[in-house]
Amino acid sequence: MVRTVFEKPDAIALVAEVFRELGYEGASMSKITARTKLSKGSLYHFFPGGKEQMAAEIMAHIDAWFVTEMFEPLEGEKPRAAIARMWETTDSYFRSGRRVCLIGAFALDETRDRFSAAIRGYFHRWIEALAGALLKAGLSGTKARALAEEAVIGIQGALTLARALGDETIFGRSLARLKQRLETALD
Amino acid sequence: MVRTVFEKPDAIALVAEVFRELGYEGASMSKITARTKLSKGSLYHFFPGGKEQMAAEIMAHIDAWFVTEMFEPLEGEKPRAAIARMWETTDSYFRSGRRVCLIGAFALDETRDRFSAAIRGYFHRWIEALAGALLKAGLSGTKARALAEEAVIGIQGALTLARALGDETIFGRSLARLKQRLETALD
DNA sequence: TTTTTAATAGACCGATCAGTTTAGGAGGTC
DNA sequence: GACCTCCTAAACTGATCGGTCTATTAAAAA
Repeated sequence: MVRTVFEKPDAIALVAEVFRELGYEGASMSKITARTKLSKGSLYHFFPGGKEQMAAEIMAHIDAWFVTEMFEPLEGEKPRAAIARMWETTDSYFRSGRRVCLIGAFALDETRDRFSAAIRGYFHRWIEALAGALLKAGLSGTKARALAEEAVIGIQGALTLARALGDETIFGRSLARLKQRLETALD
Repeated sequence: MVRTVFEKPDAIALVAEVFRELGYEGASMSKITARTKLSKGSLYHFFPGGKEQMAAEIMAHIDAWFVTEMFEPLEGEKPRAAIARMWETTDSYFRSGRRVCLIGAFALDETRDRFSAAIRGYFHRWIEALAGALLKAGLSGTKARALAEEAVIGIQGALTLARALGDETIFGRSLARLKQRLETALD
């Protein structure tokens, strides 16, 4: 019998993409097994708490990635460099608009109520970290916060529109515009 | 036997709210009957094509409403008045950020693939109508289009963030900012 | 009053749902 | 080789899924 052995981090990454594409409710266990090639037994072995545990761990994993790759740099001692890098990280992570934000998608239906703290925490920290970097880079508190909020809103909106219209260039244009907006404000 | 009689438009409106709150996949027929008080028999009487027909008719209904209340005025002879009214209409329709955009939510998972033309059509027309109004109000074609796209992206992003953070004021702030942005560009 | 029409109720159907369970496979340790 | 551990496979379970269908109700039409 030929079989592939997965480790849990592999499982997390694979299942994450299924949730991202199908949403929480649309991602039945059958669809998850079919798309990941992990069996039901394996999935429950790694995630004894079931589907909800999968989603929670995936979100924690995504959050941790953002903390390392984006939030902590923004909270660090080189705000301008971190802000510049944020755009690259954002473009890369969302595959230039071809990949939706799983946490944002979970926010839109009642899935939000299962994971409200995680969802809120992720977006709150993103805005706070960016606002903090803008503040350190020289903007007033009010201006920093408004721009941070505008940037994260623009990113989420661009992901939705890019997907709705089947046009990835929308995401690229929006990132460039938002980046320019922040740079102009910092000059 | 006491029973309530609904007409189809009532059914459309009620079912729409279930889809809006639960998404397409999360809105099982049982949940729809429980939340609308329409029986399964009634639902299939009005929508013999089943769940997919419901969603399609709901989307068509929403689109028709936007055409009447927003897109056609934007396409009409008083662009500035129509743009000003668009903000009020948007705030009102989305209940100041308390109500998600059903069509936007459907765009984020594979529900999009069932209704791609309707989803694309709705956002495309919104952007085109707004860009046309901005053009007629005096902006260059390039500027008009970029601002229209920015506005619709900002609205969708603000809806997502307001819901994710459980903070409706985000939506109000974003509308005010976008409105100001367009007015500044028109001066 | 009787008939027709539109809407409602809810039992029923086969398929699928999330989760449970048992058996087995493969590598590592002793 | 025997035992242990981790992972995999897939049958099974009761509940729920979307859809079908029959009977009923109430209002409108004849």
